[in-house]
Amino acid sequence: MKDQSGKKRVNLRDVAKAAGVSVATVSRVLNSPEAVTEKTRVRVQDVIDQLNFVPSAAARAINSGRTRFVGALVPTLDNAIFARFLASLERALGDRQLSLVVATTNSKPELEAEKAKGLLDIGAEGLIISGVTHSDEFTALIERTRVPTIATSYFDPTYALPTIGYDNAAAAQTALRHLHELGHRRVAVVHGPTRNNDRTQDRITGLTSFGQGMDLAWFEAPIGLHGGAEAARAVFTDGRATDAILCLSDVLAMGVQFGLQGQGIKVPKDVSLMGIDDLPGSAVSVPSLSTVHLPVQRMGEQAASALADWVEHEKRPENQLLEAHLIVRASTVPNERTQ
Amino acid sequence: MKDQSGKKRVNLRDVAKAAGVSVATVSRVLNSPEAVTEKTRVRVQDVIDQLNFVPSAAARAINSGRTRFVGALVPTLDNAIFARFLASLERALGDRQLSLVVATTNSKPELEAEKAKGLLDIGAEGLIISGVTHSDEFTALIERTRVPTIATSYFDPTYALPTIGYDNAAAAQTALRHLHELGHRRVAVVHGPTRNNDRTQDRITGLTSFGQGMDLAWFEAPIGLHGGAEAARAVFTDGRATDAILCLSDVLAMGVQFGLQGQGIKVPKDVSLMGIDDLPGSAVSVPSLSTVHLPVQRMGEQAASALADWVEHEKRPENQLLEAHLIVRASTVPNERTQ
DNA sequence: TAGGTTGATGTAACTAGTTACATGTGTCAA
DNA sequence: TTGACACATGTAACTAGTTACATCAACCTA
Repeated sequence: MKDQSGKKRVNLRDVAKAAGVSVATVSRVLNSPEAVTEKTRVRVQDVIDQLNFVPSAAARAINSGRTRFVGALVPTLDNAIFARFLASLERALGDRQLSLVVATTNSKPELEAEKAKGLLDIGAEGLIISGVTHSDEFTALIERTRVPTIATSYFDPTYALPTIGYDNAAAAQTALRHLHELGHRRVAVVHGPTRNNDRTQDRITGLTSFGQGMDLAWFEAPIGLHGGAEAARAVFTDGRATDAILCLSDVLAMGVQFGLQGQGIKVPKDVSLMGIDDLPGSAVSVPSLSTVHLPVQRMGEQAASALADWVEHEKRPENQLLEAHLIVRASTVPNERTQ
Repeated sequence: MKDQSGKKRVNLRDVAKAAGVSVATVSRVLNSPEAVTEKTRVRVQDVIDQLNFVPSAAARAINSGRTRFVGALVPTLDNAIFARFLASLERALGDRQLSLVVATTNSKPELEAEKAKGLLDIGAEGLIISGVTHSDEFTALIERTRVPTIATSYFDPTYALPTIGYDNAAAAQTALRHLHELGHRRVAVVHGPTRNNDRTQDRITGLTSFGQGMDLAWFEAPIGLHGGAEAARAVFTDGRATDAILCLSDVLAMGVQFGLQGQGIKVPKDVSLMGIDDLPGSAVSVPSLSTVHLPVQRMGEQAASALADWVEHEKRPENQLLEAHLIVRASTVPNERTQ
């Protein structure tokens, strides 16, 4: 009781029969046409066109052992930083004839394990994941299946899987150092959810250790312009004096900027503002946003070529540390008070 | 000369042999464990775990005829509107046990055809595309393979494929009508590239026909904050008086806002500003942005369920018109001059 | 105790391709 | 004319699963 609908799709045997040749010849017409006489090739091709024959990807895959696609698990698509990363990843994978299956995890470890299972079930040859904190179930799955998997947005050579990314603690410190050098001591830090997010956790840890002797106040907000705007209100409603606001992502910083604008607080006159990410829009906002550039495009390219090599030549990639660097724009100025 | 590496992956026959059962029993343990005795199930499962057996997705697919994934072709991931659409699409497909392969076309028809071919080659069961303007090569491919394909972000019941989307001309007119009702007559229209983009073309056509008697000036800019900011400069450098700026996407509008801010031009006091899209951030910007809400989330859900039905039950979906509606916020005010 | 029913398991034929090897044909040189 | 060789094509065995059908044992009933 296979296909109720009667007319099953035409296969290579149907074509062979209709063209009066063997299955091997049809296969050759498809894969090495130069090995077939002009005459038969044309005849077979005609039949293929007539019958609308489309070779089955699955049957091909079963022979080659290749499905030619990999999966990427990202927390969300709603943050431009991931969208940019995926865009770059997709392009670079495409150059290597690999397609990209996207799955979002909403930063939920159980969802991640489930989606990863789904990706492997449909035949993903490799995985790209974010960070190094994952559920036991997920870790066990990767170990058991031994599927090539690269952790990104994070650098940690001691991790069980290869990591390709930046040092989040250092990136955050770079930002805070900049503020410190400008004379800012009382800094409000606006960050996204820390739960299940080791990138954010690392940035916070980095700030905590660098910020000894500084006056850091912490504000958690959902990532997005809205979260940033809310946080801007929170920063100034508790009455505490603030020299600068450091946002652990550019989207939050832009949201904060809007929030401040709504309160009539001027950047950078009244308060300096920094982000981390360096989204393309950050150079355009008014005032333009000082930030720390995270090389997500290069990360996408590196991850793509590393994963492709691993998948195709069983070459486990090296860990790669990508440099994040400071970008000084108009949103940060020296602290007048301490001049 | 198949697998040079020697140790080929373990398959179901290996497991059967090691467990001392038949292949059918192993298959049953995997797919209908209730049909197998507790004792043999445990034994087989043990062997599976021991040997790290992972069933081949391709072999499964060859039998079921299902690969359980579909492809989406979008112009870019760098515009939040597509990222949001894909996020919603991915979630809704996931509910139906389908995965999503993402391919970006950069609005290049040749790339679209090539990527579509790639998606079908790896076994995509269906496709989601943007708009109704496509290369002949692409159209021929869809026709030949008869792969379920839905065109989105566009509504046109006369199109060869089912369309699920909004009326782009009407959406643009909704925006312009709002400006007109506020007394604005001299309107600068900032739009993205029209080449190979029927959504933008339709919006422009809609504006042209509605805007008879109004004074419309056209500015093309690459989509993004940067493009918007540049356009804002262009609008006011040619010396022409302008009551309002209508941007055919919210990202452009936000960019325009930054551009105006840089020139010291105030929204909405000096000029009214509108977008189209209704991105989540548009409500947060200062001033908050009047716009036309495009229901991309619902579009994702509808497209997902329609495509799933088509793929699974060969039920070709109906065309669906999704309503776009006006959102009035702070960036548009009545024209003082005409009061 | 024979016959029927149920439930678990095995055998082998499927799915749709690729490909090693066998075969056949034609050309050319000896 | 015959053998050598190249080249095109065919046969059948692979790839790794699923599943219809056959088999067999255990249990229950008559």
